[in-house]
Parts: sequence; C-alpha cells; structure tokens
Amino acid sequence: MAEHEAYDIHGVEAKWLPIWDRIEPFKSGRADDARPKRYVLDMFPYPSGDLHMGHAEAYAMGDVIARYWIQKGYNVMHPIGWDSFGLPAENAAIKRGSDPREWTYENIAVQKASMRRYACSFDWDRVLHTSDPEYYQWNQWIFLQMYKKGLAYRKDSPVNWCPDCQTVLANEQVVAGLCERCDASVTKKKLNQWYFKITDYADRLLDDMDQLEGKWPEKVLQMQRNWIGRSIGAEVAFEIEGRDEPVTVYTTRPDTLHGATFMVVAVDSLLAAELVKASGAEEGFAQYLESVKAATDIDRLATDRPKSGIFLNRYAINPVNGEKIQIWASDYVLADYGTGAIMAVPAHDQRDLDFARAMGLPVRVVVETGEEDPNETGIATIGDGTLTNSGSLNGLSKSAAIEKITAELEAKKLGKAAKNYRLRDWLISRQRFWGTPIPIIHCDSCGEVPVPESELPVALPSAQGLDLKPAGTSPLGAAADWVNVACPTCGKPAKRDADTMDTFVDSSWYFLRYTNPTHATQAFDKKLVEEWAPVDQYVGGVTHAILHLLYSRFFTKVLHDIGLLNFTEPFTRLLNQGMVLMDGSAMSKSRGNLVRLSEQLDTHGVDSIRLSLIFAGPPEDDIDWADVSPSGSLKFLNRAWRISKDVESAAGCDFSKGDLALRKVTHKSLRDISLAVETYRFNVAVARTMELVNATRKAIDSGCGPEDPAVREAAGAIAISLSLVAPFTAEEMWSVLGHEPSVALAGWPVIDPVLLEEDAVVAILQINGKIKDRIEVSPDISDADLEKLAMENPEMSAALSGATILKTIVRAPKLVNIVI
RNA sequence: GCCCUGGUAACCCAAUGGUAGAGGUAGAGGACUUAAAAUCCUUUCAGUGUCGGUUCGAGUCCGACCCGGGGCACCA
Repeated sequence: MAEHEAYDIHGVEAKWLPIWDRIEPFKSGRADDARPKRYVLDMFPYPSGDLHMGHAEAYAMGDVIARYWIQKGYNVMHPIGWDSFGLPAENAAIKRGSDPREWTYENIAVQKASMRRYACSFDWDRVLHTSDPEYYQWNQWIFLQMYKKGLAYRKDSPVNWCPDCQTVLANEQVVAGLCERCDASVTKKKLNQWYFKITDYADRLLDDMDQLEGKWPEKVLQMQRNWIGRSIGAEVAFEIEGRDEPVTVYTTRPDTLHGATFMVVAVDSLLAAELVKASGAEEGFAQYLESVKAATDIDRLATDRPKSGIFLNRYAINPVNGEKIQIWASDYVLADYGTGAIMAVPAHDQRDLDFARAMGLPVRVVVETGEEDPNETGIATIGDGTLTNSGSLNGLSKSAAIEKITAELEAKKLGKAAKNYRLRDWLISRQRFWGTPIPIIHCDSCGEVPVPESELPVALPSAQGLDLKPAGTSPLGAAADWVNVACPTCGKPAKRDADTMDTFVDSSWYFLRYTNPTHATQAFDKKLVEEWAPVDQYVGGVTHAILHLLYSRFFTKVLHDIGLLNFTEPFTRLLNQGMVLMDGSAMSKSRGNLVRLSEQLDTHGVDSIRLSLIFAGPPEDDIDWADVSPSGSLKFLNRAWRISKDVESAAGCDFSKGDLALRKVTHKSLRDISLAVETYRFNVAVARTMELVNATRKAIDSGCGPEDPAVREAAGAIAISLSLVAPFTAEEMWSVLGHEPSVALAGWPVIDPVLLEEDAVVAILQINGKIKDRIEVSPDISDADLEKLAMENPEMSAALSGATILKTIVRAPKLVNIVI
C-alpha cells in the first residue's frame, strides 16, 4: 500500500497560495452572507522591518480562533492593517535622508508579503494604514469632537521629556524613570501641551471592568486597576496663620486627624512658593528646591532614600483640636497628586514617621492597634484598632471613625469625602514629524481655533527640505508653506499647531475603521459597527496591557457618549500570547540569539512553524524556541498527510458502515478538539489531533485496514482539525481525499452523540482511598450494582475481611471507595 | 513592601476534587536497509516546590512559606 513518497512541504505552499488568492475563502461581509457575524482581531503590527517570531506566534493564535469559528459556520471578520506612524520611521528617514513615507511603505510591503506566505486568514480587502491621510483625518475629527466636549485641552505643566527622542512622553511611556523607547533618563520640562481628559473616565474605566471579568486575563485587569489607582478618603481644610484661604489636604485616613502633628507641602508646588514668601525661610527653600530639581527621577524613585525637607516658618491649625502645627516643604509629597499638600500623621504613616524622626517632629498615637509604639520602633502602625487621643472618636474602630469624622467635617464645612486617582490626563502632543497633525490653528486675535471639519484632513507636508532631526520643537514648524495659514475665524495670518499626536491615538479606534476602511465621509458607519463590534476576540501581547488597551477603552466610552457607539467596552474577550524567547531571553540581534522567521520558514515550512508555535505550550506562556522541535512538527504533518494517501475507500462512501472503534475515536477527538480550542488550550487541541492520527495509523496498519470507510472519515476529520493550524497540509489532505478547496470552509463535522457513548468504562475500587482493583463496567451501571460488584471483588473482599465498614462512597460508573 | 501569576518525568507540557500521563522532544532497544536517512514498532523516566489543613479521596480547594515571571511602588 505505502509507496514512500515524501511530503513536499514547500511544494504545497506554492500550489495552494495562488488558488486561495483566487477563491478568497476569508472574505467577510458579503451582502448575501447569512452566517452570524464574529469579529476576530489581531493587534496590528508596526512596520519595522520584516515579521519576526513574535508576530508569527500571535498571528498563528488569532488564526486558530478565526479559522475555528469559520468552520463552526460564522461569518468571521479577521482584518489586518498597519500602525504605521511613529518614531522608527522618522529615525530611519533621518539616517537615510529620505521621507519617512518611503521606509514605512516599503516595510509594509515586506510584511504584507510575509503574512500572505504565512497564510493568515485575513480579509485583504479591509487593510488600513494609520499613516494614510484617509485614516488620520479621522484622528483629527475625533480630536475635534473631544475638543468640543472639553475632553481635549491645553495646559502648562511639567512634562516628561526624553532628551534623546527630543519629545514629550506620556506617563505610560516612562518606565522606572526611563524612556520606554530608548531607555534615556527622562527629565521634566515645563511646556504647554495638549491633553485628553482620560481622568474624567477613571471611575468608568475601573467599574466597567466588571464586564471583562473572566474574559480578559486577570493579570491585565489587575494592571489596569493598579494604573488607575483609585483611592477613597477625604479632603480636610486647614486654616493657615496669616493666610485668608485655608489649605485643603487629601487623606485616606481621616480617622487619624487628631494625630496630624505637622503639614507637608510639595516643594515644587505653587502653594509652597506662596507660603514661603516673606517667611524668612526663602533662602533655604530656594536652595532646597534647586537640589530637588537637580535630582533625577531615578533618584526620586529610590524609596529607601532619606527624607529631606525644609521648615517654611509657617503654621497651620488642626481643625479638630485647634493645635498649631508646623508646615514643611518636601519632595516626598507630590505636587500633582491630591492637593499637593498633606496632613502628616507620623504614628500611622511610615513616610510621615520617617520624616518626623529625621526632623525631630512630634509623633502622637491615635489608634491603639496592639502593635509596639512607633515612637520607639520607628515603624508606623497602620492596622485596625481603637481610636484614642481623638476626642469624639475615642473608642471607635478605624472604619467607624472614618465615617464619623467625615460626617462631622462635612457638617462643619471643613471637609468632605473625596476620591483620588493615580491616573493622570493623557498627554498627546509630540514634537515630531511622522504623526497626525493636531487640527488647531493659533491666531493672535482669536486664540486657539479648531480647523473646520470641512477642511480635514490637515495633511502632513512633504518631508522634502525639512530637517527632521530632533530639536525640541516640531519639524513641522519649519514648513513655512504648511504652518502659515489664514485664521478660519478672522482671516488674519495665523499658524497651525506644529505638534503631532501620540501614535496611541491611531490605535485607539482602528478596530472600528475596519468595518469600512475606505469610508470617505465618516470615521465609521454606525450601522456597520453595530453589526460587527465590539470585537469578539482580541489577540495580542501583554506589553499593551495598560497603554493601548486603556486608551481604546477610553475612546470607546467617549465615542459611546457622543452617540456613535452602542457599547462601552471595545474588546469582549482578550487573549495575550506569550513571547518567543531563545535560550531563556528575549531575542535580539545584539544578544546574538535572534531566530529569523524567514529562515525558519525556508527550512521547516510554514505549517511546521505554525504548528510548533501552537503546540509548544499554552498560548499565554512564553515559548523558548530552544525547546521547540520544528522538525518534529514536520514529522507529524508528514504522518497526517500519509493517512490521507493511504485511504482506499471511495469518496462519498457511507461512514456509518465503518469500523466502530475508529469512528468512536474520531468523534471523541472532534469533540475534545472543539472544547480545547474554545478554552484557548490550542496545544491540547493539537495533542488530540495527534492522538487521532496515531489511532488512525494503527487502524490502517493493524486494524480495520485502509479500505474501511472509518479511515476516510478519520482522515477528513484530521484535515479539518489541521486546517486551524497547518492550512497547507490540511488543504493538501482535503484534496487528496477528493474534495474541492477550500478545507477552511469545509465546516466542522457533525458529532454523533451515539458515538460518544462508551461501551465499557473502568471503575476503580478503593479502600480508604487506596486502589485495590479496577473492573470494567457498563457506563450506565447503577450505584447499587457497582457497589455490589465491588463487594464481590476478590481483592476487595480479601482486604475487607474482618473489618468494620464505616462508610461507602459510590460514584457510578467511576469509583467505589470503602472506608474501614 | 503590596498585588497578580506559575512551580508535574532529562526537557516542553496534559490531567470536570476520583487510575498522575494525553501529546511531543530527547534517550534506549528492535524491524526494514549493503549502510545511513526516512518510516514503523517497543521502551526507560516523576508522585506533582515545602509544610500544614479541609475531604472517604487533593496536582486540583484553603492557609503559611520557598523559588521563578509580571505589575504597582514616597500616590498621603
């Protein structure tokens, strides 16, 4: 039977790609398509060079889901595009003395070719590039809608500045004091910049996570919660000697108000500057402020560094006990969190205690927690306890005291319950060329004037003649023809805003644009979006857990509030694939452990690489390529393919006449593969397919033989299962079995429940949980019958002789456990 | 420091609270071959990080600790 013709992995690639191009199995949204819709989305790539192993893994994962849903009868939209604005293009253009457009679109072409070779199930009619004016004009349009709602605004503020990239960064782009892109140490710079008011949505971003519970990885939800950092507490007003207005502080522990023995204001705050005026402490303050400014963020981030500060020669009055307390300035209080001023309760806050001990300030315990005295140990007591030294609060618990004092403060108009967030507004201005121009015109007479919507897009000028080298201001400012315009309101000479938007704006709504990527008069068609969105399954790296996903959620809520969307969360289910490592660390050229995708594909073939990436482990785990055996994958594909070659029954034969044992394996495998795919256990789905191949091999060689219809049925099931992971091999098998392409549209086989029933199962007989024997029983045996068999079993009765039975547990048909 | 994860064979990984092993890699032996490759068959290998608890029964649930990965971190 077996002529040992070798499986030609590269031959099938060349054979099927053009055929698929012709029949387009993955076109979505045809007008006459009655199948229910599903939306599978892979995070779109940034076009930096060719695709790498990480892309290969992510797109293989997305493909499993998309292709599975297609087999299950859905009309699946699985689009792809390019996140094509950004700094690398600009840096490359500077190096090459060319326009960023050239580098960008060349790379897109390279990546696109690789994706086609990789046989992703993308709908190629939906491609978008964020650097096309047809796309980014809608960034500008959305910006203008946000501007109208007061959600886009400008302010002077100290911002994160990367001296290497020569541009500002969002808080999210600063990692441990370093620029996430180039690792340069980030400094502060006071600039007038554009912001999106994401803080207005902090509560909803937090509370709407209820919708995502169980559907997004817990890790991502946790990261977002951390990032938003909501805290609940109270604001309390302190009178200041020699000042008309009181100073409000924010605290999460209003119960400890009686223990507030001094006040601290942020040294770099306006309040500090004001309080120090005419206090006699000006000189020392100025020196201290200088030393703080000289320190980098890295130094500031070291939590164990000693407290520093300066007494401002000013006093506040504790509102609950009238006590006069000193006001200090320090850098351990942040100017842009809360009110930039705190009441210090050294007994019950470690930072305040460290400061008090360093400066010799008083410490008063107001909550008895049963811990040792912080005065002696230097360790603040933060636990629950009983209030003391606290007037009306004495004897109360922490939570009761918080409730009572908050009410009292509110009644006396001295304070109120308050919330604060770690989240800051999203700074979107960038002083770079290759991004979306901000659609605002600055006019000396009219001020800030939005570009009329009818004049969008504000298209980027040619980079020709512009110096793109980072210089601290946007290169667009030098494009005289572009920047100088007439004011839309008064017609006088005015200037365009020369900054461009953070590229995270681009990716915050692209999933909506895919529903009609060429729409000329709207960002998206509301009706189409309602048909497809929200995205049913989003797939991408956990690196975007905060930035991109938080921004997209924010945009979705804003667009919902404007009335453009009927949902409030963009991505219903999220799958984070892990990274592809080599020898335990991330691949990089400099480390010398780079594995090139194209070389892997040349050597082992597309299907082997896809299969290897899927089979290596659970999707969310990192894969060490050193542990992976692509040649093993090829071996398996070869085995699968040979099954289809060995089939000797006629196409269209009656499966129901086939060998029952093999048919049962086939149907059980199909059920298990379905279940595994639906629960993201793609590696298990592959293992089950391997089992089916092994069983079929055995049936051919030493069982029912190749002419049995059950073998044909099994081969078909293998082809369809493999179509999720190894599309070329699957198509070839399908064709060998006498079917027309494409196997991708074959439809998931109907599982016959009768074939899932077992003839006999093995029941375990235990005594005290220890196995004594195994017996074969009918799957629908009753508890009583099984117990009877157990008692009659020789092993059991031997062990039971003379013993007293305390308890009998029967779980038919699987087990009997007798406790003696 | 706080929070989220994970720890099963030489390795990668499976196991609705019910036989620890499905699958693969590597290793060993064999069949085929002049030989090798390929193919096929057979096979070795852990008691689930540690300690305690719940349970008739724990890899699985609970608690503490150890180790790895990740997030937040002077946010009052």
